[in-house]
Amino acid sequence: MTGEGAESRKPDKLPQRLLTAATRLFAEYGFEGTSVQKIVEAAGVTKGALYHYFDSKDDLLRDIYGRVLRMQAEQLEKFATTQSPVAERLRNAAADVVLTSIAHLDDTKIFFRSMHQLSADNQRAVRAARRRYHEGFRTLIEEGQAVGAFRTDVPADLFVDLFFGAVHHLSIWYRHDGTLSAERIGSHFADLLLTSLRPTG
Amino acid sequence: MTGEGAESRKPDKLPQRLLTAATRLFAEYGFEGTSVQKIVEAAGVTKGALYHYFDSKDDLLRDIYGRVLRMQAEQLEKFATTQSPVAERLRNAAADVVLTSIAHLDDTKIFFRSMHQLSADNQRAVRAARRRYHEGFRTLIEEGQAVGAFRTDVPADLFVDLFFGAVHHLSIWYRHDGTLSAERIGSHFADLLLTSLRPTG
Amino acid sequence: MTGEGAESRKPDKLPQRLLTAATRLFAEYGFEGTSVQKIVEAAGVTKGALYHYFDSKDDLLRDIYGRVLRMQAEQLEKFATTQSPVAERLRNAAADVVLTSIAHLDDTKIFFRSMHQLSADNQRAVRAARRRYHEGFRTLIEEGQAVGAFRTDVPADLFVDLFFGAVHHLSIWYRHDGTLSAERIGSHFADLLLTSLRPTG
Amino acid sequence: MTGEGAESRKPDKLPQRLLTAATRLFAEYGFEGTSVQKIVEAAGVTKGALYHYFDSKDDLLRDIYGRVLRMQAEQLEKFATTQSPVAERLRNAAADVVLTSIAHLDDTKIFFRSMHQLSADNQRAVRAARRRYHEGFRTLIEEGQAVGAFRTDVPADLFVDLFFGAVHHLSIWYRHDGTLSAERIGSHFADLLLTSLRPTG
DNA sequence: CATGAATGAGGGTTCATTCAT
DNA sequence: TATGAATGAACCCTCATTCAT
Repeated sequence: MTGEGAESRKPDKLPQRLLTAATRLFAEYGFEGTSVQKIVEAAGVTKGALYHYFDSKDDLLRDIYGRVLRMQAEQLEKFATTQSPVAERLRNAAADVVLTSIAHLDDTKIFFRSMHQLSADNQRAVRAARRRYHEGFRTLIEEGQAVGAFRTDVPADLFVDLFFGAVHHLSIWYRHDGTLSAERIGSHFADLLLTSLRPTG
Repeated sequence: MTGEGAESRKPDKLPQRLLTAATRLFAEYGFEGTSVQKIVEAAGVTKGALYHYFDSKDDLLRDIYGRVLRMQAEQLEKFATTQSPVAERLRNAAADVVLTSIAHLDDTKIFFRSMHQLSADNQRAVRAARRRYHEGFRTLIEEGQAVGAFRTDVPADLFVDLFFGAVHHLSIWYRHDGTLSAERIGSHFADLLLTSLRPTG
Repeated sequence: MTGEGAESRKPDKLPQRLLTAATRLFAEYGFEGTSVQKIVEAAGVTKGALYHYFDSKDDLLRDIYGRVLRMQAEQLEKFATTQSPVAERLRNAAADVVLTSIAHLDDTKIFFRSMHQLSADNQRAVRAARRRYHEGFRTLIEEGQAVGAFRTDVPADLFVDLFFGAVHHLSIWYRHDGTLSAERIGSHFADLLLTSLRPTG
Repeated sequence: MTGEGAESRKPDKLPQRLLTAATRLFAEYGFEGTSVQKIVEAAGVTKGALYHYFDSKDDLLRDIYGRVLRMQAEQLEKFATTQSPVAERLRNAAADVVLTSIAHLDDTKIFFRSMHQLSADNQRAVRAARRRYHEGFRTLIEEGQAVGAFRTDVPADLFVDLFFGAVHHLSIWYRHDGTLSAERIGSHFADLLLTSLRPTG
């Protein structure tokens, strides 16, 4: 419909444009540091237009979280359910998490920084989804522990927290103009995770 | 340090009490989510008193960052400059980072979540101090790589980012009433860091 | 009343449906407390439809007032112009006012509560019509005073104000599920009016 | 009350000034028709000053209702508890209600027109206070009925509703520059009430 | 006839900060 | 040293109304 060719002005429908603008601004200035006025200016409309599509500023954030959670679940599904050995599945999934997190760095930033701005209900929902997501990884690790591929003297949970801590942290230090490509970081992180999982002695 | 007169009446001097209250509230509700009114109420004084000691709300945050950075530097100094082998020094320093971060969980929370609320100048200063702190760890790792104690096929920076990402993340998932003690987590994290640093066959 | 074509599809024509919805909502939430959005939702259409038939939200209110005033005038005409003695005519008219006001309680509520929302012009017009209406009653009373049926030591106006004050107040305290029927209240109120009009010894 | 002499600027403390301004504006334009901006302009301050003393716009209204209810209760107490015969006590109380309602015509206007703007809780409280107040009058009437001074074929409640309806209505038609003095109206209304209460044949 | 996206003005409220005391 | 009244700017949100379709 848009054809991304010559006609430039309205590449997206307004709700999408508003979400895009909000995502960028929330990532840069934080949720509370971003006024609705700034968002609508970035989208080139007035406040009324935003409130025509979204119930509130919180609603925007909710939608962003929903989008991220959906994407995370889809990606995990894709990598965790192949037929490869568990170590390989985990490595691929982990590398992909890094890649995807860097590809959507603004989402990643928002995800970890703005959770507490959600309503109590939405926070619960997001936490639950997040937990399921983490459990997807933990299950892989426990599977590897069960078959003797991974060490068992460290709780699987700790590996998950360690790894996702590192992923989260990407949104703080990663620069798109840096020297390390997303692929290399993903590869290294996945490698370090697998290394640290190797059975002891 | 101030010592002027007989320090007596209150359990803490007022500036200290205000900083303590602010720290707790910033950690719980975020910087923007905490009003000056709430801080002075928590400290049992009125706004005028706060503005007598601090130039602005930002000034409070700056002081909190200053306190944290000072403590981090001191702790690192303590563990990095012993005579032990580099692996042991790194392990001890890493474990201590975890312990200290958990002991001052509110500080840790604020540190990573509120950086962007600082003025540009203060942000630069904090980032510089943080970089020096990280470089202290990187130097240890590079020292280990130089003497063949650590693998060299992964940039030292990545280990640092991975580890501090995990430490940062602690402030999100760690619960004081959880099943894992701070010591065990510190030990495990340090162990995993060292394991992943082991030279590859 | 309009008759243009075959009136069929909807139980009521749209303008009528909108007025009905507006009346109910204005009575329940007040004019300012009722958004145009709520009205069109209640009528099952969209805003464009309302603005096709009505110039503005105020226009709706004007129409409601017009409808009420027309009805009041008609009812008064009906009861005041019979051939009965003046006391009986007044009693009947008064009882009917109560009955009609209760039958259209929403109208009554709106009538007294929302006058000041009308434009200055419309307010003037409504007040004038209202004055004519009251004068109809006052004329009856003065007629009774002239023929010696009613006391003359109290200005006729005061009886009118007293009585219509009571009628107005109905919209505040009357409950359709209460113990007193509209008929009994009308009968009592008319009775009390007549009693208080009885010539003093 | 203000002294309207030389010293003009600040005859009252700010909270009182704000309440006075709000009362006048609410009476003239209604609660919803009066913006906070208008109130503070009338009081010669800024919004922040208002919110320093009042929690919300509703809080202003609550205070106004509180003031009115307190005054009503005091006045009733004063007139209902004397040693005179019940008819005289009722007459005096009724005449005073009219006088007081006219003296505080803005309060009277607001009282009846803005009840539904209060929070559910406050509404309940106001209604309860109002009911107690009405019951004070009803009790007088029932006392008169019990001793044979008043007719019994009409429920006491109806007299109360009739009378207070008329009082309420005062706020709609009474003009301070009109021909009837408040005293005469009070006297007449009280007289009509007593007349209509006289035992039948 | 009717839709619904979008406007623009204004609503109530919060809050960091100042300043006379 | 500390108070608390008051400011002023910004905030999120609502809503009557318009207009291209």
